[in-house]
Amino acid sequence: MSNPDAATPRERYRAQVREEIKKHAWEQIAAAGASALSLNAIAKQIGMSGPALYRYFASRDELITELITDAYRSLADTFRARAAAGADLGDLAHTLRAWALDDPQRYFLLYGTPVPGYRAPEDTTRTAAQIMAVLLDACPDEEPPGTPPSPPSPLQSHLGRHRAWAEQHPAPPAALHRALTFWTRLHGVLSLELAGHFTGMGFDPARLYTAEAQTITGQ
Amino acid sequence: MSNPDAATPRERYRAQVREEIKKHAWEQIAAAGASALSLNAIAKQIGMSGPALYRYFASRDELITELITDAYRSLADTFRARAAAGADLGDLAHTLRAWALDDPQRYFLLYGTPVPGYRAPEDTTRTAAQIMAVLLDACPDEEPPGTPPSPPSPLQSHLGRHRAWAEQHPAPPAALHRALTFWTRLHGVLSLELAGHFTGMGFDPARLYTAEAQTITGQ
DNA sequence: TCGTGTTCGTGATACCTTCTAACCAACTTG
DNA sequence: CAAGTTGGTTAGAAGGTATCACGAACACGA
Repeated sequence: MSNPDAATPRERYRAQVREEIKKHAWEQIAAAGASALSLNAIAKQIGMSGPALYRYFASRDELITELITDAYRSLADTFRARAAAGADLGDLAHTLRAWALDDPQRYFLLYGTPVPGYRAPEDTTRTAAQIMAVLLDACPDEEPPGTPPSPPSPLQSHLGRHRAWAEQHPAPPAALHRALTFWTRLHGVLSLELAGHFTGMGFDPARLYTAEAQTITGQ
Repeated sequence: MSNPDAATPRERYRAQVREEIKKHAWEQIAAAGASALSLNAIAKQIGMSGPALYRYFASRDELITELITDAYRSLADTFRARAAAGADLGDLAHTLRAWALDDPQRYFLLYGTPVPGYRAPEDTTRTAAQIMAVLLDACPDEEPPGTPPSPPSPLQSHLGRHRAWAEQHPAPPAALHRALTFWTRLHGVLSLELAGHFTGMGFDPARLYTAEAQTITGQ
């Protein structure tokens, strides 16, 4: 995030303009998706003419990259805030859906079709890891009641041996499995819903979502 | 699909050129995604100059729409072929992953971030319904052994009452639920894997995928 | 076989886009 | 106050979609 109260007034002005550019960029993205983002149109809306924007963002890709990192931070912050308020996995599932429905194109910017040439900077991967850490923190230590005490599945022992993504976290293999499943199952329902694949099918996607969430939280 | 052996040689030639256009379009899409598809570049590759392509496709959107319907048909055909060969849900899960890995951008064209203004033609929604019908056919009549005979969940009774998408199919609510879960859970793992969200995490996405598939087939 | 009309391909053009280059004004700083 | 940095402009290159007008090739009925 650009520091709004920086030392020199020059930097303050610069941060302010950058923030206004990003504001209009988000409006365009929310309206027509990231692929329809036009630097020219943003410049016109602000009142500048075309190439002036390149004083603030080196390229269209750099602007989009910054929007992506901001979106990641937004999701991580809301997750952390909810977790700090004592949210469990079920609450976080609801939080995720609300965050996605609040701006579907922002969700697609993070978890939708990747831009072929795009390479995620180290910053965003670290934020993504923080999101997973919040999930791992929220995973209960014991299995849900009603689950027979079973030996770790082949997948869980695999996850226990290949846990580069949770190196900093002491979560047991079952928690790794549960956090991954939380992510993939909810993303499965959510992305298909946001993409409109359920429209016309008749049922309520929210019910399917909560049902999937319950398979993770253990009813 | 354009009919290659049509009546007049004029139509044969036309169908042939359309097919060649689509061939190069798929190459571009596989290389850099649908957003990077350029009619100009295709024309140059074929040896025609620019606007000539508009004799065969009214717009870039129309070309992409036809590619989407072709991709849907390809997936439906491979599903039907495997189902006719006696495939069960687990086999279909493996079929889906192979089809997606064969051309990730083709998968994203169907199930990735939607183009905001795009409206799916009736043709593709019907093909999508056929895919679901194959899944419903493959759903076993009885629950997997080990599942206690339970009353239908709230979601299942909801699906039983709102089944516009399976109007033609006599599947019970449990099968509707299972087919939807098949779709959403596998798409969840697959789309995140194809988008590269698992790279650097250390584990093998194929194991997570098969584990999720087993939660649907009942081990 | 000879018009005749449809179809196909072309170049020119309009209007977008991202992005670079050159130039000028304003501000910051020594 | 002089000098250097920064922000903004216009012009232009390169590439994209898409339309138009025109000429050539083809198909077909008389």
